[in-house]
Amino acid sequence: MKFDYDATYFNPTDVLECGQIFRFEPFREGYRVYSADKDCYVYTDGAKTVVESGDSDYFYNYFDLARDYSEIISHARSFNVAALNDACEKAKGVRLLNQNREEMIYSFIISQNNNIPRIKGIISRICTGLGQKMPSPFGEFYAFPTSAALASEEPEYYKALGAGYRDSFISDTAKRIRAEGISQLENLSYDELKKQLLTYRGIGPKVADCICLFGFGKRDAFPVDTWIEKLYREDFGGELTDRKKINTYFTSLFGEYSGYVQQYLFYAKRSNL
DNA sequence: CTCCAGGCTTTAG
DNA sequence: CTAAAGCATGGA
Repeated sequence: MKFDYDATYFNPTDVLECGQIFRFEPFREGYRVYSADKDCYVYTDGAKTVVESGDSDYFYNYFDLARDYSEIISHARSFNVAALNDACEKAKGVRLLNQNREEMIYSFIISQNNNIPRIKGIISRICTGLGQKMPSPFGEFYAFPTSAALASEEPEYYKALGAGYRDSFISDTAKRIRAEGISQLENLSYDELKKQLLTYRGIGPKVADCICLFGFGKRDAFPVDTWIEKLYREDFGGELTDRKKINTYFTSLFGEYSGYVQQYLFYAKRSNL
């Protein structure tokens, strides 16, 4: 029900504020974190980070605790890129979460051309409206809705929750997943999975990369958004403007470490660490 | 007022 | 194929 871990490469603030998750909030001495229909309480004293939950196996995997992040940091430093070395130093407490697949699909559809505080609000209202109420030692909460629940509402519902023009993207995708499931998306390579995700209305290259990276563990994905574009220009001296080419530039440079590197860079840049 | 936010779909050329 | 318009919303 409770386990602790060396805090050097597991800092709750870094993990939660780096932009990969939209459902968490300050709680007691740390944070309350929600994933699908589960929740946990995570906090640190600076030396050890503690996770308390009713499902330790789930959150052990969720926080990617089987992976050695000291190896990832040292590999990232081996690229000898100044901006990346700087990001590694400031953001070394980041870990890549293994999140719920369907939750990632809807969350990142909502994220497009949007800002993180507003994304959080929209997702929170969707959970309250359509999610199942769950008991927890830390207090009741609402689960992320199933695709069936999401498919039961029309675009107007999501519009009313502030989703804007993404309203039909949510309901269309929910209806498709309710009908098809997502099992056909499992056990695919990154390239194959991305190709499949691009067939959903509302999922483009960047959103697909985020879903691959955060929902399906495809660490060779490198999402390129407005912050990465800015960083590419300012810190890598890049001249390309086409996001697809910028994506290729980074993935061919960082290979299997692309996803980790992307998070270190994104977090350090966006949070101005 | 304009500009921007973890961009995408649609339409025009 | 690439380029650009249009898109909801809210904060700076």
